[in-house]
Amino acid sequence: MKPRSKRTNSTRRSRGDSRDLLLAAARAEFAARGLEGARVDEIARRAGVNKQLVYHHFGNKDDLYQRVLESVYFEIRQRERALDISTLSPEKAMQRFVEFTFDYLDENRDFVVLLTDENLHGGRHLKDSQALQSLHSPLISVLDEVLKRGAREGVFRPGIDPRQIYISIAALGFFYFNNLHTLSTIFGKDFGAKSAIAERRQHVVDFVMNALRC
Amino acid sequence: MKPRSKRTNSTRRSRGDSRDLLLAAARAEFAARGLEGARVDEIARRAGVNKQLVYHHFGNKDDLYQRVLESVYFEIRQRERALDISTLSPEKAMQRFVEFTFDYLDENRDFVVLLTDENLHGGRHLKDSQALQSLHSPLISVLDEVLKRGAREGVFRPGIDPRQIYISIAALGFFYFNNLHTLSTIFGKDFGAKSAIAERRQHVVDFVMNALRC
Amino acid sequence: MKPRSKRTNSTRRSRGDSRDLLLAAARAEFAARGLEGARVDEIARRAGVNKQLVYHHFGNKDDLYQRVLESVYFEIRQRERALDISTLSPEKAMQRFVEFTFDYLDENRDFVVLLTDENLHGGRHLKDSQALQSLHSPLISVLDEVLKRGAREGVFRPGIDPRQIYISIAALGFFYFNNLHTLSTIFGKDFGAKSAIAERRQHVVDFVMNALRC
Amino acid sequence: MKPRSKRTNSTRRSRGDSRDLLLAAARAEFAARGLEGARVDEIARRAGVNKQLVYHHFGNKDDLYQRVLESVYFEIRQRERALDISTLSPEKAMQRFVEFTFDYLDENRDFVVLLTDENLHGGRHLKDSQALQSLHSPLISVLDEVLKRGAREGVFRPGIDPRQIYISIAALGFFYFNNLHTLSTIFGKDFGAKSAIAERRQHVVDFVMNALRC
DNA sequence: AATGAATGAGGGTTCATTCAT
DNA sequence: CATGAATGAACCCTCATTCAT
Repeated sequence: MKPRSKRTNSTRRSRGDSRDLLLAAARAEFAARGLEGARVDEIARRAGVNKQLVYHHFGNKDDLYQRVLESVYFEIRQRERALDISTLSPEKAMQRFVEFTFDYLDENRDFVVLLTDENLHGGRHLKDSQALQSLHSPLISVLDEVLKRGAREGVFRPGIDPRQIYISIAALGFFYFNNLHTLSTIFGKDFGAKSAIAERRQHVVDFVMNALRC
Repeated sequence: MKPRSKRTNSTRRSRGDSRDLLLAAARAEFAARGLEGARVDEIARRAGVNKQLVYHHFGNKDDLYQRVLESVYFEIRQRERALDISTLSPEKAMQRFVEFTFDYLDENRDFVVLLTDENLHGGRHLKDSQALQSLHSPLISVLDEVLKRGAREGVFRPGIDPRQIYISIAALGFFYFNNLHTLSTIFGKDFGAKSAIAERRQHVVDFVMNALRC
Repeated sequence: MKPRSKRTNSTRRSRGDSRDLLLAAARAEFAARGLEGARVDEIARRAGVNKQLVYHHFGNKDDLYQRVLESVYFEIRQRERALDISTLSPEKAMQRFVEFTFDYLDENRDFVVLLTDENLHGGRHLKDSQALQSLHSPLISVLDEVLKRGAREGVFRPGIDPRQIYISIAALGFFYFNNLHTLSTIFGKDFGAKSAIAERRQHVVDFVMNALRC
Repeated sequence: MKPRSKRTNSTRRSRGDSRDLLLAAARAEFAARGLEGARVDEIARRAGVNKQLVYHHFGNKDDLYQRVLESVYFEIRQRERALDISTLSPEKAMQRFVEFTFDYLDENRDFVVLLTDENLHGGRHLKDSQALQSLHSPLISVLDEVLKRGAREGVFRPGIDPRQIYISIAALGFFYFNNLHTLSTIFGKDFGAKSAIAERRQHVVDFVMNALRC
């Protein structure tokens, strides 16, 4: 009857496509409005598919949220794996890592928001995800090695816990991007501006490197 | 106990009481569930008053949220004002400030959550609050003075921006408490434990002091 | 304590004043929003008095509505009584009456709205008002006399029911003012404009006079 | 009876049914209680469907109201179109039109109430309805033609504005039915009775015809 | 007479989810 | 795989009215 509904082979969506569309749409929507604020209708609309497909593919909103979380984590781990700093000098290696972390957060604000939102909800989706349970950062051991090498070479202080450093380096960028709005309001300065971000980046690099050096 | 609560024969609450009860209840509820997740019913229940009083006293949920935000900000600014570090040596002063910040965040997880949630909403309540617009931290100028004194005395690096330092010091604690759940899950360690917090505190103090020293 | 609350004799409101203020405010509010749409808070605000006074003076919203209705009816009856047409020739008398009715409705849109609203509610306030039950229009008998005189003099058709005429004359203006919005929209012309009202007035006068004449 | 209502094995209503049920129920409820007084719950109950379907099909209460208004207007326009008076003599034609208008209002009190209520709200739904903006009455031009023909034939006065006549004819019935309650109370007579309506009908026909004739 | 606090009873609306096809 | 209809459970908010002073 409706001629439009008779799809040709070319226009027919290949299997699995709608799932990916939904995942991307959900990521955007959850990042924009949080778990509670996000609307299933809106996710479907963004993906350009029927709402029921959300339930078909993901069961429910919560599980979809978990899948989104997994995908952003996978992504950063992949990027971390691609970061090869073990061949650099300890100082160059650390500087590279600090810059990488800062830039990644800058370019992936979605990740920042989603992670924050997940913590607001007690981190239960992460805890429930078997896929993520074992997805350790490959960089902890690399960091450990670099820090030890730096200590041996006398450029870094000895006895630094790589996990604490990892957390601190993340913190210096994460907090900044996460609290951009309130910081800008309180200090009366647009911290979201390109130049302000560059300034912050330089500060973070200096701050960390100074803290590490003997 | 509270002299104000001395009730007359009637069961009537003295004026203003219910407003304060609601504000405290709202703070707890918003911290526990965020702006969207919080339930006006639940806030009234926690305060032990009729739900409609929320609207009588605060107009609506959003305005109540703003009032809560204002109250937590007032509180930290008051605490900051009470912190007298200008008489200490630069090193002692900075260490005291780092410890104060970390401990304050530890003891006031509500503040951490509320601030994060506010940023998730674009910081609009803060922006709309005239009361908060002008509530600058009194510590920026104190920090500036301490850093300059330290530089003059040759113990601190010169040219450090007090705002960047302020943000970094806050970040090192804030991020930790804010992401307690996911960090614990990812690293397979309970970062919420007393001992873990103490460890983190020591790390932060060392980290900052090392970064500042020449 | 509050010096402002100590009123001097001159600023103290004389007794009964607030009642009249409320009545006038209620009339305006009911005319603007109807019985359901009107807000007790708003009525008090318009009158510049405390809301509780509404209940003090009038018992409840419905009774206040009834008082308003009574007052507008009293007013029109008083105006009708002041209209002296019995000394005029039949034709002049009728023309004068038609003009009076049209102009009164034009100048008292409140009356039009309130009467319409009351009918939407089944006219129960009117029915319940003992004050209004016996407030017949003084003009019916005058009209009757004029029509009979006109018939005797051979200028008006005989046997016209004065009540039907009364209703028809009211209808020709009432409907116009009452349906001003929809008529203007449907006909694409602003029937609320001064000139349009003048046109209508002329039409109504001609229409009625032609209908009455032999 | 209704072929469309032929149900399949399931208890499911065929598509579009519930929408029509809601529209009919809404018309009745709005006519009975006005826009503000009408209850969405009650509309759903009358239609025998879930309340949320109102929002599914119509968006909100206001839009539903607009749809109802459109449907009653469509209906009367359809009836007007079906009224063929252009073949009759001018006098017969006008009498037929007056009777038609009076009878239509008598039989469709809903229409009277809804139109009145809409005007109480400033006619905004009508103004906002694109569907109604262009739904002119087909009778204005017919009336114009009949009046001119009558004038040419010497039976009607010349120069009568068809729109004013249209309004007047509507007014004579509309006001009567709209103010049935207060008129009955004031005059102490049941104007809603069959016989009273018949009397009024006769009066209106005579009144209009006399006004038109030379 | 006058006031601010307090309350009960809804009212419109939203939204995740399921149904039936 | 895809769709529109349908629903239950809340949720925020309003408002007439009463209380206590």
